[in-house]
Amino acid sequence: MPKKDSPNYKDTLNLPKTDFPMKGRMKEREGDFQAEWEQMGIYGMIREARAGAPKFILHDGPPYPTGDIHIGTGMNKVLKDIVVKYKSMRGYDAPYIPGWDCHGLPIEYKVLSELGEKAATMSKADIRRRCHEYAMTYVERNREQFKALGVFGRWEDPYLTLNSDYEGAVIEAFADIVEGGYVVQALKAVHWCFGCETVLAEAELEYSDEKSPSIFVKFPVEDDFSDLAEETNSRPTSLLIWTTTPWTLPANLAIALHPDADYRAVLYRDVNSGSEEIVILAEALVEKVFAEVGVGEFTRLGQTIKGRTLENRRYRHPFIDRTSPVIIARYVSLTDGTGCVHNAPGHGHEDFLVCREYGIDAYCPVDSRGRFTRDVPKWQGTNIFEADTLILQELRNTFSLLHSESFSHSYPHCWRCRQPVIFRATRQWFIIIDNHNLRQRLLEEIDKVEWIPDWGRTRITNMVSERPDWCISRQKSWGLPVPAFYCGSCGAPHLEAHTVRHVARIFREKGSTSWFELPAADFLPEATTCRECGAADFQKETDIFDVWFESGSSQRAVVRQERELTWPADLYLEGTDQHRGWFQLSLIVATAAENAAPYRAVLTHGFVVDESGNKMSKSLGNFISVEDALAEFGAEITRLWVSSVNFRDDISVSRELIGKLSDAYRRIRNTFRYLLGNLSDFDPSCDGVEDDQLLEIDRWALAETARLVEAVTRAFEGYQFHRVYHLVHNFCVVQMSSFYLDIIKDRLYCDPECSPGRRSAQVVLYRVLSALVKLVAPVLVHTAEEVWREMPGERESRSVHAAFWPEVDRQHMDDALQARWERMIDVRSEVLKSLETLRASKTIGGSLEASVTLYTEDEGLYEFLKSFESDLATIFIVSDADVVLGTAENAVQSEDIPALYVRAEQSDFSKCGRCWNFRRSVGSDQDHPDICERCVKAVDNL
RNA sequence: GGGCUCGUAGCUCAGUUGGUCAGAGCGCGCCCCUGAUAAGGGCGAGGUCGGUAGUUCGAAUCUACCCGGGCCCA
Repeated sequence: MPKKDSPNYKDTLNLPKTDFPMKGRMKEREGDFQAEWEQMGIYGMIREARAGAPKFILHDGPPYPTGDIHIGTGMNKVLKDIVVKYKSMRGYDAPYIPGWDCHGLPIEYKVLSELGEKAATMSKADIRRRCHEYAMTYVERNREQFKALGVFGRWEDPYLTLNSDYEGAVIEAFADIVEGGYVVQALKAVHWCFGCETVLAEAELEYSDEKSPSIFVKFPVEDDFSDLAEETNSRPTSLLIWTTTPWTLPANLAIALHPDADYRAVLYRDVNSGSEEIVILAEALVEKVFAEVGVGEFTRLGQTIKGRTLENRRYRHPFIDRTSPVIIARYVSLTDGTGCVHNAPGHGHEDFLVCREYGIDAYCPVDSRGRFTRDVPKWQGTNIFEADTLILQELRNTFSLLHSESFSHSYPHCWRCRQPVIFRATRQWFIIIDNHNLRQRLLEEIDKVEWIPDWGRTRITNMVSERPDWCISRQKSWGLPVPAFYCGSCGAPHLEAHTVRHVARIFREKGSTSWFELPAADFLPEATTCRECGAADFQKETDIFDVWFESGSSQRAVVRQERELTWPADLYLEGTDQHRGWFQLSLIVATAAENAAPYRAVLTHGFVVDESGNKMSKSLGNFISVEDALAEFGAEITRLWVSSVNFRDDISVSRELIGKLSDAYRRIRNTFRYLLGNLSDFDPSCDGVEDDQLLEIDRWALAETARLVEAVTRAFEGYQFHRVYHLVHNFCVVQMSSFYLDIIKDRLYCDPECSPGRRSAQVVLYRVLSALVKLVAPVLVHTAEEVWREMPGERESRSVHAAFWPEVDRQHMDDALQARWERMIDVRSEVLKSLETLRASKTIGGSLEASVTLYTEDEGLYEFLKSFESDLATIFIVSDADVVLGTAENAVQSEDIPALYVRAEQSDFSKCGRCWNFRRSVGSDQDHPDICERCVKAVDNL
């Protein structure tokens, strides 16, 4: 505070001045920026600015249009946007066409639940129209939220898998695959949801714990087993099986044994029948099984015999009048159960495969709604899971049940209706992965792709190596019809590439709903006849495609079909679950149809989990939606959060964690504000200073900035955005705020406005600002734009997002200079410690009240310190700093630099009323008795 | 149960091929400034690098096993 009767010198200083508000209130103002962008057509403007430049194609994986967008989906979109904005600034023409996966069970399920009973009275076409409406409603909502995150793209014309041109392209891809000979219709045991009445793909299953009955059941032998033990001729003898699915027992058509395992007949007293009986099981499991079923006394009989010896001997079903064979299978486990495996080929994948080798049918007495058919008259119409108890009772009645208990295990459930799914043998369309060496070619393509992180390659390689054939058909309404036909007279399926292409043309014109409205003849080329019987009358297939086939065809329907894109895409960027999903299925479609992978590189991120690292779900109450994040934090903070985490691992999120980023945001924002404030009177076009006129510390700041640009660029190139965040934040805090900006205050504020020293600092500030605003632009999209508008001088483009990425300023990179200043900073840190001691003893408050003397007997150090000469006081922000070769008794030895002794004391001089330095010269000027010599000159020049 | 993967201070992250590697920023505590002021500056406390056992002269860094989390599958 100036003394009462002294002039107020504050007005003679060049203090920061700016309209750039300290508080961003970005949450409220983001909308305004976005509205302006919309008005100027920012996306088109950027594209225009890069017209003719090399392309960078990031192909968007289509999310489902549903209600609340998971914060993870938001994160994914922001990551893509950061990439696209960065690549655009780097000079690429980087189009971004967002898309939505509009068909599929999730939507149909919701629509059907909303319709309730009414659905049964509606036609497929009508249900599809409702689904279409539903999808579009959410596309609309999702679009607004993605845009609100500050994501640029072709939002007004996204790709939708329900568009007829998209549909046509999918069918054309399918035609190629049919032509390639990969598509086959086959009876197979598939995952079946009887709630949704459809087959489900692996990707549509969710595993969770389920309680099932665990039962040991006796199947009486029919043939002679006396080579095991003679007693089998005289006593009731059974094969003992273990199962957790009693409802599959009516479909039992075989019992599988391991060829090399030893089997044994064991005598025990059955508590139910009260008689002595014999069961046959694997020798290795005898003790374990009898312990489990609670029978303490038992006797091993006869001798053990290898499983393969028992092949084809017959046994009787315990409650159905039929006999079936013992078969041999390598998959039989000797860790669980009895070593005798109940086989229901219609209800198990492995069962199905092994039974097929024995010519045993995939018998499936369960209908699409999970009820027993007339083949099981006793329980016809009963739901299979409800029938479990009835079957158990039947087993007890026939004395066939040795033991039962409840058993908890992981079991697959439908991802939509959450009900447990079953295996059911049905006729389905498959893409056969091993036809024409497809699997091998997939693996070769995988090898050519860059996977980031690189373990993605291992992951998808393992998956593709072992994946089963792809079941592409579904028995639902909301999807793309499988364009196959059946002969009206002989029933033979008709699927040929040229008829498929014919259908594609019609879909492009009329959309796929036409399939459900028009007769088969309208979709077939003239004169099509059945290849089997020559008839010309056909029926349409009622199955639709697995939605994954549609999204897997996006590389054809979008990357190939959109004129502004080029095939293959440069980058796919999705969560790591897509190694099984979109990455893999796109690869299969593209490789089967076009013989190449659809992407050059695949970048994956982890999953968003809660603070304690646990899965995020609505039921756990730790769920955060994009809407939540936008409402609570706004896009800018949310984006900064996205950029701050290493997304290759799982990402913890909570409101608290996102909230913490607002501190960092404010820090970065204030750094910008300070830079702008000190450039209010600066015109870069005429206030420049020659490089060789710059002060040393200013050159140091430029060197640091050059290093920053280099490091940030490297981080962006490696998609390591969290490094960008840390680099920028650290730069603002460490290099700028606490060091450089603090030190140059005196020069900026107190030196005459146009003095070389002040301009030197401003040149640096301007260059720092120009670089920094671009470095943060891909992340802090709104703030960067706000800064851009406030910057002095001409701008290279109307929006920062259309500007070019800063070049690394090699000219100012100077390792020697940086090393020299790094050493100086260490010295400074020691000085600051000494000042802290003075402060603690109330000798000084502000550091300018102090005077510092550095002592050393180390000549090297002395020369080093001496080389900074008069700058030392400025660097330490004290009023006086001297260097002495020697020691002094009241100097304190530095801990970190033992050769250094520091003496800090209160200055002997008076405080200058203008620059606040303590100077001998204060009082020497008559006109300005309160200020120092330097300030007198400055004031007089005004 | 299998494949892939993660586990460094309260938080977010650095830690090249094993040898000043136990770091940074934030947050926190205390202090200063009041000419970046719902700002700015300084000092300080904080971790047996998930655990255990090995390899090694020496491991956060290599190996094995275990614990906990995630994705995908069975």
